[in-house]
Amino acid sequence: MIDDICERRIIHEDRLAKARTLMPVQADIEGMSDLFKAMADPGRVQILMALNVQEMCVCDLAALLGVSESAASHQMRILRNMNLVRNRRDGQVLYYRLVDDHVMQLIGVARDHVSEMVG
Amino acid sequence: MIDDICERRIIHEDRLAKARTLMPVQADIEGMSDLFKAMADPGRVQILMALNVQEMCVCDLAALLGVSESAASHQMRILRNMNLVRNRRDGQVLYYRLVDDHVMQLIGVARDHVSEMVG
DNA sequence: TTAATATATGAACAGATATTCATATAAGGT
DNA sequence: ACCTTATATGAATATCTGTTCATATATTAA
Repeated sequence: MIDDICERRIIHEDRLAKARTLMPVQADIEGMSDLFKAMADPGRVQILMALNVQEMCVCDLAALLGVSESAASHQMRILRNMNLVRNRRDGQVLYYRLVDDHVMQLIGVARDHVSEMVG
Repeated sequence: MIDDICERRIIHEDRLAKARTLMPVQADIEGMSDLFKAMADPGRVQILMALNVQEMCVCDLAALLGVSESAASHQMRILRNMNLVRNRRDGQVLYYRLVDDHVMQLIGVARDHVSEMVG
């Protein structure tokens, strides 16, 4: 007999069921993790914090991070794709800004968490 | 002459200076991005949301995600290392729970952001 | 003490991610 | 028109991440 499939052991079926009913759909879960992924890089966190102060162009941001403008532009695309930033054009220059307050809320909570962990 | 170093072009030095003075130290920036990194996976988001409802063991969590217990255990280590979860032992079983409310604050904001992007 | 259960962990491999380099586009100046 | 500046983008490569598999540890039961 090869075809008896190994059933997964479940210790607490009640808890599993409860967790499942309260879980959002897979698309939302992935949207959320994609959002965190967009912020899961020190350079991008720095960019977002800088943009919270004032709008900035790719060139400035590249200088701030000490990376090439191409690299900075790639980062901005990730942030744009996740709807964290938008830009406006003024002549040749694209000024980036935060889309809304969610980003800073996330950064605020993250900052609290990190500072509490230090002590 | 090979050693003339290409100076980086800076369009707005004032903005750059302002962004720099308000920027936290590198260690904090990395702590924050590490925190987001810990949440930058659909499985781990699911785990955290499940743990918000009730404490659960690795075995339950593996079943919830549909992955091996080894994989789930690896995920739990990442969450533990980032101080997002803790466990208590009851016999052979390790029950995991959220450390504090930061995690759910982050997930709440992320959820808002994602749902607003859909419309 | 031997066996079984629950979880942890290290190594290895596959897939994802970030940077670099080359090139493309878009606007402004000459 | 032509050149320059600012940014975007595709391909390639190096690095990082997640899973699997094998093994180790911890607790309980026999």
